[in-house]
Amino acid sequence: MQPFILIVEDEDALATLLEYNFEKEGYEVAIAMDGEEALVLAAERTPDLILMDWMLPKLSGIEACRRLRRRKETQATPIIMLTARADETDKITGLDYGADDYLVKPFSIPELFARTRALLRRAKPSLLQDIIRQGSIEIDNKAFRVRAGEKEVHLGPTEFRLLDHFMRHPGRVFSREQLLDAVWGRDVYVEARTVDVHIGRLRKALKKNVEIDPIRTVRSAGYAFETAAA
Amino acid sequence: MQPFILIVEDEDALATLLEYNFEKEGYEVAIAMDGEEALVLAAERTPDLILMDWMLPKLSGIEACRRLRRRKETQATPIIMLTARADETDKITGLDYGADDYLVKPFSIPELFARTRALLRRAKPSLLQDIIRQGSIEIDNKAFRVRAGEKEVHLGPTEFRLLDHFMRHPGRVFSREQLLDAVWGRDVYVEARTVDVHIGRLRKALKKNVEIDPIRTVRSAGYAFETAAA
DNA sequence: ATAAACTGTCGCAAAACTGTCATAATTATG
DNA sequence: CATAATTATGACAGTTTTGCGACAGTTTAT
Repeated sequence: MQPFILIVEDEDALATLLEYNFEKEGYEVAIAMDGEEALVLAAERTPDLILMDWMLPKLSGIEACRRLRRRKETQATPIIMLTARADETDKITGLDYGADDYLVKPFSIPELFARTRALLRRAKPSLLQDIIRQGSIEIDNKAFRVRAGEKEVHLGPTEFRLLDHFMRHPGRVFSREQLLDAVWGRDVYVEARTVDVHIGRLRKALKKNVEIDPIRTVRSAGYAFETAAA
Repeated sequence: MQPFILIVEDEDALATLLEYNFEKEGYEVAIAMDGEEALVLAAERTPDLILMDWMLPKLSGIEACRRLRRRKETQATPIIMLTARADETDKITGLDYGADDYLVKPFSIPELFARTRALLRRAKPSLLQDIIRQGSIEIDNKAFRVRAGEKEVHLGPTEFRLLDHFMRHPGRVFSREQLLDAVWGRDVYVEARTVDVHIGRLRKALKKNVEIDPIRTVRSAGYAFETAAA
């Protein structure tokens, strides 16, 4: 899955520029125009990283930052602050508002990427990892390949994304609805039972190579991916 | 194989920026935060080129440079010095500390790349080789020739650039849009499906000599170049 | 100027993939 | 053990995506 970044920026031009660049780089992006909206969006879906302007209408970046830190979900979420003037940086570096890094405008996009990657690497290495291994199964996001045991497994796009999602969150149980959200995407109307079918297809494709079924059915709850540790 | 670059820089922001850019350019990168660490890392794996800050904690860049020159493995390794102020350059150019080139901060990334390439071309031309081989296919950028198996293959300019791009990033899947960006060039308005046609032409041209099709179609994602490693 | 080579688009056919349903199989529960 | 609930799976029709021949407009070579 692609890293999900929340951009909090009231200046329209900059917000659009950032959105464009991050999407091009393969991130998923949401934009909030002020601090309040940021809190709402962050609550809807926990971002993997937050990019926040220091000066914001309604709720300043500092305050938004504080509140995000109070919530359990966003307690450890990396936050990069954007400040307009260099003399503000003292305040950020000096007082700890909970930001993990900051950039002074104007900044270069590559540098922003570099910092973003650095923070994500620290906080969520799996998001940047292209190859994930669990037991005898290996999924490569860069090359879009899956290996199980020795041979290569061919998966359709949906099964691929499904397996990818599972392998990034091993052990965790997902309801059909959660899987639809994560794998099919939000706002897609698809029958919940359809998940069963794709789980079945994924199992069948994997079974050709590996004897053990890595997907555990959790009755009346959903499915989970388990490494051999049964 | 990709050139391996050792970056010795104590300023975090700059180190990250450099790492990001070099990795993106296809280099392998290691980072040392001070002179001592640099010596250790260079001993572990001999770099193809070293990028070193002039001012460093523990062991200055000059001293680190000297010691590297004393070792057999790194005796001829190109070193680029980074200096903060212009007036330091006299010392570097005047006295010979063994650096091969230097750059005054702030410098532009493209210029750094240019110098890097220049030094690598001199020291290790094979790393910048214009001839790339993958399996039974060989592409020569300098001479604009392609061989597959025994015979030579004639490709149109677009197919040539396409194959070149693929062979520089074997295994990786590129979307049609990415290919348009990389092969046709940015801001060129061309239908995405046109990529299919050229992929087809490239395949046909290669098929005349090699039975195996090195280009893999990844449904709903794009195409990738694969060596015979099935 | 003419021929040859190359490009980008279209459109149709083939292939791959999807979602849904009906039915079988499995698992809880009293 | 019978019944209800839940999940597995084969079949299938509909959709999406890709392969590729055809073609007209451009560029390049002679």
